[in-house]
Amino acid sequence: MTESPTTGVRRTNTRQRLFDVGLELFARRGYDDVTTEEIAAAAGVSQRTLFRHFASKLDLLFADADVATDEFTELLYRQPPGPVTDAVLAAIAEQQRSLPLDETAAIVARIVNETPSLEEARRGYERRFEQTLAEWIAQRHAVRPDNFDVRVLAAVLVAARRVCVNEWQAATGVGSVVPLASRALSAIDDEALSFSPTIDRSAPPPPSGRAD
Amino acid sequence: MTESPTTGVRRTNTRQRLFDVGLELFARRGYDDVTTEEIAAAAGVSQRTLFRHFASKLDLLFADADVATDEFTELLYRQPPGPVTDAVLAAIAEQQRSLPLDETAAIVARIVNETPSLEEARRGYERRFEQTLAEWIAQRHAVRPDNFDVRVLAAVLVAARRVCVNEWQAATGVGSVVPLASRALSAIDDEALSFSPTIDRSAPPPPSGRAD
DNA sequence: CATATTGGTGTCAGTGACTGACAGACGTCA
DNA sequence: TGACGTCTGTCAGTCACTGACACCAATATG
Repeated sequence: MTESPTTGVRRTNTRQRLFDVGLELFARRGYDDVTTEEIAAAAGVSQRTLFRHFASKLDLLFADADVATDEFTELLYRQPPGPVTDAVLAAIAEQQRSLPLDETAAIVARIVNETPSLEEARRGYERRFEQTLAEWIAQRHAVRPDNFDVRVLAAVLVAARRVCVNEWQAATGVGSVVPLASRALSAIDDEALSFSPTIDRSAPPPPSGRAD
Repeated sequence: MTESPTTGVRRTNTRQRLFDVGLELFARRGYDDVTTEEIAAAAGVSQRTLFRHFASKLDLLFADADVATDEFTELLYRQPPGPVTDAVLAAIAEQQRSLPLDETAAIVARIVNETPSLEEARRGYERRFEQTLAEWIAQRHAVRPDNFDVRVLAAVLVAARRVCVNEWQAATGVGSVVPLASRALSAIDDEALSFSPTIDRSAPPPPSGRAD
């Protein structure tokens, strides 16, 4: 999931430096007004090297969010059995405890919120998270991840979480996300879903998972 | 919302021709393998003209979806009072009736589904729809569109709708979306939300709506 | 100790989306 | 006819991103 420090001390350093420098420039002058060449130069490397560490300019900005997502997923898998929404809420609460005030995340959030195109891009990045969540839900209910109900629930949970985090960060991160999340999740009734094989499909396609 | 045919016969023609040609090329060779210059040339105009009609290559692909979204919004506003989920389901059903088989939408769906980056981009495009939905919900409940509960509900509804449409289109558009939507919406309990002023905000900022 | 291998890097040339500026073509209307 | 607005082409430019090749340092191997 993350990087394996096989030999790479330099690698990690360069990557981290690029991230730090990039974030600072974005924060100061706005995402759109900073070129990848500038970031690379400020980090003392070539532009080509930047793109060896990050697949895109967006990837650089969201590198940290990706890590947080992985962490959140781990917390989910550690939750005891019970309703999905309860487990999600518990995981949110635990993550909040582990990083009560994440400077970096707050900066990224501010940058994203002041650039509409980034708000859109973030939604695109949610796709991976949604897939991960679907796998987790599917395991809990012992069904396949491409089950319709599973995908609905995953999509809906991710959307609700986004709004909560947004609201929380818009309030400059004061207080806790947990009350917000609790309120938002109350609108989601995962026990109303049956998680039985999708309707309109009398015969599920034998062992071939549809590509998503 | 849409375009006003002030003088534009040429304008509309060119735009439509660009869209048709573009879609055909995308369908045949894939979104990424078609350049905007090719589309323009195939439509008999310059690349610059293409970008005068469409803000981006993505905009060209999603031009039709945008229209469908506007139409859907209109249907929503015509629904009788009652739970939000009921109104959404009714609007989905009505739209399905009005365009039981939309060739163009099906082609776009196929193009999007075979290009992962487009699936992400589509989520970005949902932002506008979500905002529209939030305004509609806010009006129904006589609260402000930036109300937390409103935004949660809007986000969750848009997410659920996406999964339904995806599932429906993945089944090559057979049958109706309505059963899927009905099932998905059963997981959303909008009456669990109070729509009272957001918690953690004792004093709402007087008349200045926060930019979203 | 010499040599092969590997990983991080720089350089360079290129593609493709998108933009600003300017000018020409065309229709409309006074 | 002439002013005006709209649609358009051309051209030069920016910027994200990529492939190919070479370089250098550290490590492994003889």
